[in-house]
Amino acid sequence: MDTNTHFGRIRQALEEQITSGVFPAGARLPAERLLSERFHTTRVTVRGALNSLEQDGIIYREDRRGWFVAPPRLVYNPTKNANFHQMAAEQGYAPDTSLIEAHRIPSTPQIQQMLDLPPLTQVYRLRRLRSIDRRVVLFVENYIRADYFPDLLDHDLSQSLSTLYQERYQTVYQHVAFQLYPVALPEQAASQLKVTQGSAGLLISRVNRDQSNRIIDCDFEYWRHYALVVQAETANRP
Amino acid sequence: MDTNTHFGRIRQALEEQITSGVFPAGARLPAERLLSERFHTTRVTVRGALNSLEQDGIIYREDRRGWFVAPPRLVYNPTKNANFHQMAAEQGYAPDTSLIEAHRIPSTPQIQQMLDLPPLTQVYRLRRLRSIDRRVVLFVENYIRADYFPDLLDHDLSQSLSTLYQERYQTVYQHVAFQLYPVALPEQAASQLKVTQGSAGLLISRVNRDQSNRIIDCDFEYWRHYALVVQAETANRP
DNA sequence: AAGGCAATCTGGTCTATACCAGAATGATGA
DNA sequence: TCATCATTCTGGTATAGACCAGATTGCCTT
Repeated sequence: MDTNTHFGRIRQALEEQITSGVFPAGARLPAERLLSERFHTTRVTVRGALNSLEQDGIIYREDRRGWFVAPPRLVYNPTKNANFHQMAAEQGYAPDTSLIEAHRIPSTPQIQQMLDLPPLTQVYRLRRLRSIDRRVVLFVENYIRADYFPDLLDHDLSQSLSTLYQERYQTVYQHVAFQLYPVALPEQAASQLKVTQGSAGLLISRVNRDQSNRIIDCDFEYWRHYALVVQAETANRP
Repeated sequence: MDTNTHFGRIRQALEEQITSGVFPAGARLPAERLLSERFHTTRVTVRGALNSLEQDGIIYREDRRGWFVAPPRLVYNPTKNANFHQMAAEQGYAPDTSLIEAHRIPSTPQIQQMLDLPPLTQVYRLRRLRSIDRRVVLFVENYIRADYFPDLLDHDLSQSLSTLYQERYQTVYQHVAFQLYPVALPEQAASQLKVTQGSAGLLISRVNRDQSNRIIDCDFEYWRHYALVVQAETANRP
């Protein structure tokens, strides 16, 4: 790290205090105003250093609440169809899902295309917020073919969908097509994740098929960018 | 987008001009000082809006050269072992690789672990810079088992490694384990990619095996975060 | 004990300005 | 013709304030 600039020195000092355990994972950093006094500089410069640490996934912010030390990243393996709860639990985290809304709505052109549906078809839309160790890390929208899952909305939707599919509908995820790309979080995702609109995130969209190779649902997962590392192991097909 | 703030209005105005084609892909935006005059604000605020657009992959910067409109993202599919040149060419880009350095060096503990090598083993280290349409998008370090590829350094290393392996050593990539995570670009990658140290990037590290399931090399790919979308389609294994 | 409200804390946005350092350019001299 | 160097352009870093708005807290009332 470049320690010739004020910026770099602040960054390094904070980084050392974090890795050395002065500020453990989850801890809150001193307020920006306090840091700027300590380092004999201004808030603008301190914020520059904090932003840089945030990009690196070392710290994260909660809108108007403060800066916190980021926990280790969750390992996300899209080739194992692990559900969120199972995945988090296996890695020693305490996962939680809260349902924001669940409706049966007319499908939009975008969703029709992704699910390969004709117009005027109904789908369920779920919006859910997921956390590990009480830290919100993921806002996810699911769009589900209504005709395949009658009365879906009557069940407990804060559990994993794959579990629900399996236990109530004899349906399992068998095949998934996914896309992943870095984005600035859009308004709704940002406010749900309690971060500033426009801050960095990872968008993972998936289209899921069942054991009969029917497309059953798709989702848009907005992750806090520091929250995960994507890992996969694949045999190549010649 | 929130248009109640100066920040938001500038962002939106620029975004419209870009999507409407006033500034086509690859074009350079007006200088920050000029923009701040046009929008009757200060450079600080303009930079806020530019940073936000950058996070979204809509524009990118080159250190002390200016801001440019980002081209469409390259689609990267890790499950098809496409090499960089083939992948870019298939999508209509003009790819290029320049070799920065190539040495035979003693392996480090980290590399020994990744390649499953005993200590005191030699590896080749390649550092290469890759561009599409003359825009630098990827800095990559390869670590290659020296014992499997005698005289590797005598060949043309600005081509794709997989082509070289296949034509000269009767070796093909058969299996790959990869990890992908958002990072702030470290010093060397940032300077090679001509971006500011600490700006957002994507690190993809891979461990590759050949047709006999031997680990043959690993690499660390530092991508400009706006440059790609990762896409894969996988059948799940129950 | 519970609810509501006001003070205070936090980061978010913004103005106005200054100087630094690398990149690009064009004139100049060998 | 070609290398060199000063000028000018660019973004990068920094100072020193200011006000806004959501989150938190604790007191005060009922």
